[in-house]
Amino acid sequence: MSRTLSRDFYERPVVDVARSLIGKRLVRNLHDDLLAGVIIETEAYDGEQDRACHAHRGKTRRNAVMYGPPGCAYVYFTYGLHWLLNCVTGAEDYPAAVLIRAIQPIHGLEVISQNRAGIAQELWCNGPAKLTRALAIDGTFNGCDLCQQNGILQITEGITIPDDKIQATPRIGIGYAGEPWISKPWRFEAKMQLAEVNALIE
DNA sequence: TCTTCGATTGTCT
DNA sequence: GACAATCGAAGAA
Repeated sequence: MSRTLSRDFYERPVVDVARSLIGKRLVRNLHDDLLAGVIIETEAYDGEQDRACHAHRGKTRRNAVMYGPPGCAYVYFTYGLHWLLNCVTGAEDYPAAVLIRAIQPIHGLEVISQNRAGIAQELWCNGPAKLTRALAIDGTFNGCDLCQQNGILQITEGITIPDDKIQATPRIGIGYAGEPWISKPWRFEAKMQLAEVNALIE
């Protein structure tokens, strides 16, 4: 298996981390099964001044993990039924995180298909709450360390996606935040056909 | 304690 | 394209 990303990777400005997470592998150790996918879409949320960030009103019990060390998972519950996965970035005590919005499943497809029963394969993990369902990630992962080799959840080196294939656009679903936050191009997406992504995966 | 609403998804029209 | 589902966090009272 490829190398687990070190804490240094996450201890950088959140927008840089969000961009460089594209192409990395999200790996989930589930009992005897290994589930994995290549990250193809992320969003950055940057500190208390960012009105779209959960930390914009200061530290609360919900967002406390964002104030912790980088390289940890921030998992929260929303809309009464969805879990969303983020990774904490930047220095400790600075609340910033990257939302993982979509992955391309590459390993453990049988288990993933069970978790996403009755749904077409291309729709298994193409949304932030879809991939948590597919990889069986819930609130018990909040605060877990993503830098642990063989941990239950980690992010490892993946494939190299050419710069010109990574598109930056405004973030989704944050209309309440107002400008300039709505227009910040802090959503990153690999603009490639899935076949091209698959071709890069050994 | 009460009210509002969300970093979404799936279904129905 | 519109909207219900569903519940806990956060803010107001």
